[in-house]
Amino acid sequence: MARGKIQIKKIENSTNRQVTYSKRRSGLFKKASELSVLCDAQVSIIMISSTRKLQEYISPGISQRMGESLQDLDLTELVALEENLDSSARTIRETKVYQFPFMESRVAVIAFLVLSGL
Amino acid sequence: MARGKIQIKKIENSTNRQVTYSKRRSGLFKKASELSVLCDAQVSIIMISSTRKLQEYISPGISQRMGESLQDLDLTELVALEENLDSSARTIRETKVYQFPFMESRVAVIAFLVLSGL
DNA sequence: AACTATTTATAAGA
DNA sequence: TTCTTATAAATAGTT
Repeated sequence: MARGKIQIKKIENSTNRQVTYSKRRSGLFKKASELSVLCDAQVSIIMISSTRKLQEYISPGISQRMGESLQDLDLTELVALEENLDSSARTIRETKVYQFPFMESRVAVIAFLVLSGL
Repeated sequence: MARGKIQIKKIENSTNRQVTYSKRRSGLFKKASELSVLCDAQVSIIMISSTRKLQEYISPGISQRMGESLQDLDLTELVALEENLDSSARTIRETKVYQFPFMESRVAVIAFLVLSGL
């Protein structure tokens, strides 16, 4: 049988889907790693599988601070920024919020904030 | 000359670096797109080039709400969650904050919060 | 997990 | 810079 070419649509067999997920996730992370080195770029990948397992790739250039609590300075500062926004010369250029829809009640939120002029 | 094989190290020539960045970014996003469809997964990629240009890929399954202000409900709710954390049965399983180091004073912050038990 | 027939990605060159 | 193509890399189906 021909090997290699496939249709890009959901793999219904869950075993095959999981195998493909594992192979391609590995491939994707490798590509991301190569890109970040070759092009001196910062790359962040966050993936959630159909079984709701979360995995991520963060290029070395990004300082990774794991396990910080919501009480940490970063969020506090973020809120302070929000409160002082009007009285500040700083402006928000872009604010984006993504939600993973299958997670109830904002179980997962990615808030990606790009502020300019700071 | 041989075409195809290269060393994975920073491309010093900036023109070549830019060309490779563009090609590989395109390839990475395509792979992410295929993976999300084939495996029914959610994928988010955020990249910042050496020229500090930001680009991203968000798989279709993720509801994308662009341009919301910091005053929006999501962040407010997030803060409310934080305040009520102790008196709630809800717990934080994982909280991660990434920073792109070359951006001063938290110009860019990715706050990726995975809360459980909601 | 490992093996290949194919397909796909892509580094150089035009 | 867009197009081409030689080569390397990824990977689907198989064992």
